[in-house]
Amino acid sequence: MGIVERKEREKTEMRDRIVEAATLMFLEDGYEKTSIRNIAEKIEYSPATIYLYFKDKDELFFAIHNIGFQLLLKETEKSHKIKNPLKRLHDIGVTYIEFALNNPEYYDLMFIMRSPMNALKEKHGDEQCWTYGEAVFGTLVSTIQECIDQKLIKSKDATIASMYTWSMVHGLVSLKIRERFKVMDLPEDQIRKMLLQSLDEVINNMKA
Amino acid sequence: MGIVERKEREKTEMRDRIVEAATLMFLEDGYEKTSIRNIAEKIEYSPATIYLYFKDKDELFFAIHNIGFQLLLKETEKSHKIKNPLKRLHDIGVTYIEFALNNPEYYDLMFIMRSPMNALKEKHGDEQCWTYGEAVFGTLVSTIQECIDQKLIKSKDATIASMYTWSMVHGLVSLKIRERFKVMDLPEDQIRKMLLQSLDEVINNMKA
DNA sequence: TTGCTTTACTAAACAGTGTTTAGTAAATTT
DNA sequence: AAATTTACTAAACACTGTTTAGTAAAGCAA
Repeated sequence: MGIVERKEREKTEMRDRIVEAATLMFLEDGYEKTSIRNIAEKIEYSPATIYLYFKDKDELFFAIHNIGFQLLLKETEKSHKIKNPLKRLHDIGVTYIEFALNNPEYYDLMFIMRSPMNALKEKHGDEQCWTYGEAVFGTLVSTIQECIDQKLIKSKDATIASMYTWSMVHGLVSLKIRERFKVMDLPEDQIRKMLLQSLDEVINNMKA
Repeated sequence: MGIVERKEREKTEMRDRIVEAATLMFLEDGYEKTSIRNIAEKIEYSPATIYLYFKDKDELFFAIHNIGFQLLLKETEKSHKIKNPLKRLHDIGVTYIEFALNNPEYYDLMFIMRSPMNALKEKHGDEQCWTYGEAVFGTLVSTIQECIDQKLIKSKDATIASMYTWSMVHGLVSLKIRERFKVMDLPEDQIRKMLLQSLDEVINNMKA
């Protein structure tokens, strides 16, 4: 019986249509304006229908959050070809900063907003939910481990070093995205330069 | 005529009562649950009254945000007595991290949430609005400048170095507050230790 | 003291939000 | 053909920030 398979296909198709519409609205108008009602109107269904495919708004935004991680993972994978782990580390950093600056809405959802993390709370144990995030972080840890093995950096603990390199780039872009660099009273384009300059200097400081 | 003075006093008293009630609710129940209606009920006035003292919710939360900065400034001022600028830098970092971990709601409002920044947009030019933030950041910049002058760190640019040290500690605590360190799958108390350990290592890396 | 004006406040409405419930019409199975 | 399951929705619930129009009291001038 192909009916049950068609139904399944239709179910995922509908889910995807919702996520697609929500993503478009989110990227264009931001989180606040992307309401369940607006999404429903866009796909020409009633708001209640969305709740047949997603538990709540957080779960829907977790789906978008996940697509963001796929995009970031694809970007960081380009660094794989770089043999020198220190140069690769730098390249991952640049990729991360540029991803954040070019996709501020995605970045916000992935690393700043509370919404997708609320969804993650209930369904821990579910495979293929946090995997993309772990993959990106794993790339960072293994690259730093290579640096340690080759005695290229001072640090001895890859976890600690990963923690603060990630924190540093996240701090840079999140302060930018949430407009906290305004205290520094600098022009937009100079901030952008200084973010990359900061990355240079920190990695340089790490060198053995 | 003392009437106009009494009226002025009553006006600021009322404003303070609103901020006080809002702060208490915010710290206990979080931003989302601190609604204009709930605050109004707590102080036994109608919701519309709050709009006679604050332009909107953002402006009210900017007032709370400002109190947070006063608290942080008071904490960081304790580091002033430390003569060695590098040790002082480290102490400021520890203070910053501990402030964030002990007052996550305040920290969130001060450095992560959009709300207070929206309020800041309209009224630029207003004195005594962003001053506390500038004071805290100024302390960091001048401490780092001292480190450069005394050739204690490799960096030559105090602005850049301030940018990435701030970003690093902000990154650490904001990833913690917004629950992104869950990818690392580590127990709560160990995360806390690693935040301070990260600070140690980064400052060590900065040494000339 | 009376009359006018300003001040301080509020009830009610406006326009939205996420979410749930009860009910319907069509598709599918028996 | 009847029974059941599926997919969907109208309407309601309980909220949210904010505005408008109106009221009662306080302050001031004649």
